[in-house]
Amino acid sequence: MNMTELSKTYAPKEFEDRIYKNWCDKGYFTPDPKDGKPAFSVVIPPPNVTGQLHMGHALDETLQDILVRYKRMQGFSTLWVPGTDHAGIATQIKVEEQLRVNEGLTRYDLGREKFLERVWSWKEQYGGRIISQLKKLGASCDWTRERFIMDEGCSKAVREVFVNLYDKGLIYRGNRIINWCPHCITALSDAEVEYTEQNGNFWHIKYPIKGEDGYVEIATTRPETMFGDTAVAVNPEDENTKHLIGKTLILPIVGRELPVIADDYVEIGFGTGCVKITPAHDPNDFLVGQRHGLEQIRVMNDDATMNSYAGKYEGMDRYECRKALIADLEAEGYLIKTVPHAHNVGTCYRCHNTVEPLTSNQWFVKMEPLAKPALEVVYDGRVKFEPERFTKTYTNWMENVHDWCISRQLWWGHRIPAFYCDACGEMTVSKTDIDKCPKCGAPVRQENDVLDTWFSSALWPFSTMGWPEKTEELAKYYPTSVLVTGYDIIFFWVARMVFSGMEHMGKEPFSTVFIHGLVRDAQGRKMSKSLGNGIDPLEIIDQYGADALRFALATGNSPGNDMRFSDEKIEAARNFANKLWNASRFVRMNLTIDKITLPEEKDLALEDKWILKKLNDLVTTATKALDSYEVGVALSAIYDFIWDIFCDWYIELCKIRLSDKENGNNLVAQNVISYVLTVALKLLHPFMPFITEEIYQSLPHDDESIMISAYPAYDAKFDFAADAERMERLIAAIRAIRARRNEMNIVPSRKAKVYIATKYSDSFNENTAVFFSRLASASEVEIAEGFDSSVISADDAVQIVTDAASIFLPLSDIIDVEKEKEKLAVELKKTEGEIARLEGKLSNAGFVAKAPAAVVEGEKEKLAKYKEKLEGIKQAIAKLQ
RNA sequence: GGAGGCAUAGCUCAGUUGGUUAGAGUACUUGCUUGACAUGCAAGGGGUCGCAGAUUCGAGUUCUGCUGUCUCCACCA
Repeated sequence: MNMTELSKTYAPKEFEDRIYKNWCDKGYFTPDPKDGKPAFSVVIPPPNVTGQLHMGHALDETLQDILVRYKRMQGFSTLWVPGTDHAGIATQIKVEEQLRVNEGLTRYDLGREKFLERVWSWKEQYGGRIISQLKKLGASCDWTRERFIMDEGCSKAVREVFVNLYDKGLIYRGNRIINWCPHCITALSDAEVEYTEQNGNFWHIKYPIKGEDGYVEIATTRPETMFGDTAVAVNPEDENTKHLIGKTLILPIVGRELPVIADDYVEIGFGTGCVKITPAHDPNDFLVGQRHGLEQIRVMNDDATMNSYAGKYEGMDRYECRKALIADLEAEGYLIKTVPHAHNVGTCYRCHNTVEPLTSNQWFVKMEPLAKPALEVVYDGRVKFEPERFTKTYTNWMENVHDWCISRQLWWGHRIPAFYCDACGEMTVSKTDIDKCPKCGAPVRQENDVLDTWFSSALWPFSTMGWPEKTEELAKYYPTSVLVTGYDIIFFWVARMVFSGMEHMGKEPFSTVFIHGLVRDAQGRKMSKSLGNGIDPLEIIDQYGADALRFALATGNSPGNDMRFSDEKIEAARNFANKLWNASRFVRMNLTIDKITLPEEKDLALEDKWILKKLNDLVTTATKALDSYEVGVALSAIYDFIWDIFCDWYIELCKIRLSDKENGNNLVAQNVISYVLTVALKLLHPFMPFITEEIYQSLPHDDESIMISAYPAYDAKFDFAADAERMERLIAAIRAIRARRNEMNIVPSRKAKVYIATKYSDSFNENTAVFFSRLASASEVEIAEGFDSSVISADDAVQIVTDAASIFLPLSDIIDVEKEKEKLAVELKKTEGEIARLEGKLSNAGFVAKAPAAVVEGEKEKLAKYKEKLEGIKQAIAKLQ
C-alpha cells in the first residue's frame, strides 16, 4: 500500500471532497443483498426535496452515519437508504411564492397541470441541493438506491396502500369536523395543529327567550360562529338551568330560533352553565350536534371570510366580522360584558395562521384497528425507544388517536386514486388510472385532493425497498434496524410508520427508534428563520471541516436531550482534529517501516504494554457505548484516549526510542505506535470519517480504505494489567515532580538531580532515567530499592512522597526549609485524614459484612498505601530537622 | 387538567446497573517559542451535585414530597 504524506497543517478542505468521491467511486456505500452477511439497515428521515441542510439534519445524519459506519466496519451488510420527501404544503407554498414574486401569478392562473410542471421543474433544479449537502457531511448513504417519495415506485406503494385500506373499510370519505387552515386553504390532521396561548376575550351575550322577557347569558370566545348556532345546551343535572330545557331562544341579530337542549357535555358550575352549540365549527359541538340531530350550518368560506349565513357580514374576514358583530351586539344591547381571557388557539404548523375547525367533506383513515397492533408491538418490546421514556409519548398518543384526515386541498402530492362518475354517481377507487366508469361507462373525473404528505412518508421503510414488489432488498433489509429521528416527529412519522408497517408488511418497520433532541443556539434558543439565529452547517463545514462539525454534534450529546451549538464547541472540535493531525504527522515522520507488525510480548516496553492495555479498554468502552446508542460517551472515551493517553503520554514516552534510529527498540516503538494509532483511528472513524481516512492512508495499512477495515475487537492478550499498573506509578511520580517544580517556579531548563526510593524499583527499566530527564527535567536519576528515605543521602532536597515512592530533588540553593516543612505538614494532615476516613469505614461492621468482597479489599489496599505514604512523609519531615 | 425532561465548577455539559478523593470542554491564574501541535504543553484555583425526607454498610446515582425551569399532550363553551 502506498503511504501518502500528510500536509503540514490540518486543512480539511484539501481532502474531504476527494475522499468522499473516492468512497462513492469504489462503491463502498452500496451493499450486496446476496453477500450472506447479517443485515443492518437504516432509512433516512427524508428531508424536504426543496429544503436546505440545517443543524437538525446535520445532527440526525451524523448520528445515523456513526451507527452505519460502525456496523459496516463490524461486518454487517449495511444499507442506508437515502431520499427526499415532497413535503406537500411546504413545497407548494414555496413555488407559489416564487410565482407570485416573479410573475405576479397564483397557481389558479396557471391551472393544476401547468402549476405541477412548475413544481417539478423547481424540484429538478433544487432537489439535488439537499443531497449534495448530505454528501458534504460524509453521509455514507447508498446513493444508488436514492429515492424520491413521488417517484414511480413510491407512488405505486402509495396507491397500493390506499386501495388496500379502502377495500378493508379503513379509509372512508365523509363530512366531518376537521382543522382547516384558511391560509394554506386545506384541511389538516390533528397532529398538524399547534396550540399557542393567545389573549382573547369572553364575550357574554344575551340570547333572548322566546315568549318571555328574560334571556340566557352565553359566553363565547368566537362570536362570529354564532351564525352557525343551532342550539343552546345545558346540563340536565344542573338545577340552575334545568328550567330552560325545551324552551326556545332567539339568536341575536339573526333572529333564528334555537332549542335549548340537555347534554351532559356542559359542565355544571363552569361559566354561565349555558353553551351555544355550533356543530359546524367546533369539534365538541359537532358531537353534541350528532347526538341531538342538529343541523350543521357552516358560516365561513374556505378563506375564512364569512358566507351568506352571516347576513350583512358576508364577505368580511372572520376577525373583521367579529369586530363588527361585537359593535352591533353592543349597540343593540345584547352584549353584557367583555372579559379578557387567555386561551389556547390552534395554529397551522406550516404557516402559523389560526386554524378554523369546520365541517368539510374529507378522506379519513380509521385508526382504531390500525392502532391496536401498533401498540402491541411497542408494549411487547418488538419496537423499542431509545431513550426509553419516549415509549410513553408514543403509547399515550396512539391510545387516544382519532381518525386521521388524510386529504389535502393541494395540488402537489399523491393525488387520491378515487374516480367519480357524474353520470351515475358511482365512485371507484383504483390502483391504476381509469377514464371510464366501470358501472355505466361514462367518463370519470379523479378526486382533486392529494394525500397528506405523512401518508406517503409512513410507507418509507418499505416503499423505498420496492414494495409492493417482492424485492431482494425487502427480503434482506426489512425490517430496518434502527430509525434515528427527533422527538418532534414521533406522532407525525414514527407512529404512522409503525402502524403502516404492521398493516402492510405484517412486521414492525424497525426494532429501535433512536430519538435525539433539538440543536439550539448558544443561548439555548430554538434555531428559527424568524429569529435569524440559525447556524448554517455548510458554513461550519467550510470553515472548520465536516469532521469538526460531526464531532461537535456527537460529543456531549445524550440521547433525547436538546443540545446547544456554540463557537466554543466547534472550535474545541477543530482543535481536536488538529491535535490528532499533528500527532499523526509526528508518527508518520518517524516511520521507516512499511508494514505494521506487532512485536512479541517479550520485546514490548513497559509503556507499550500500558498503552495496549489502555487501548484494549477503550475498544470495550466504545463498543459497549455504541451498542447502547451512547454516542457521546463513546466519542468522549476515544477523545480522552487520543489526547490524554496517546498524545500527552505515550508519544512523549516513545520519543526516546523513536528519536534514536540506532536504538534496538526503535522498530518496536515504530510498530507499537503506528499500531495503536491505527486502532484509535478505526475507533474514531465512524465519528470523523475524513481525517481518519486521510491519516490511515498515510500509515502502513492493509485495507484499501479505513471505512471497510474491520472494527477493532477486545483481545485478551493485551490485558497487561500488572505492567499497566506499574507504568501508572511511574507516571504518577513524574507528574508529582512536575507539579512541585511548577509550584516552585523552576523553569524546565533548570535540570535537577532526582533520587527515587521505591519498593517498586523493578518498574524502573532502562528507559526510566530518560523518561525522568525528559518529562521531569531531571539531570540525573538515581533509584534506590525500598520506600525508606534513609537510603537517600541527599540533603536540602525538595521531598515528594507519592503512594509508591519517596522522591528527592536536591535544589539546595532555592530551598526554604520552613516552607518545605509546611508543605509536608499539609500533606501529612491530608493523608492522616484519609487514613481516618478509611479506618472508620473498615471498622464499620455493616460495611465489612455487606459490601462486596472486592470493594472491601480495595479499601484495605488503599488504607495500606496511605499508611505507607504517611510513613514516607514522617521520614521526610524528620530529615528536614 | 395529564405526562415527561432538566437542575452537578463562572459558562456548556458528562457521570452506564448505587462503591476510589465527583469529571471534561471552556473561562480564569501562573509558568513554558521542550525538535507533532501556541488550534499547543505543564501546573493551579473553583463544586454543601436545587431543597427536605426515606431506603442502604454506603446515594450525584434509588424512592417520596417540594421548589424552579423547559417541553409535549389534552382542552371548558
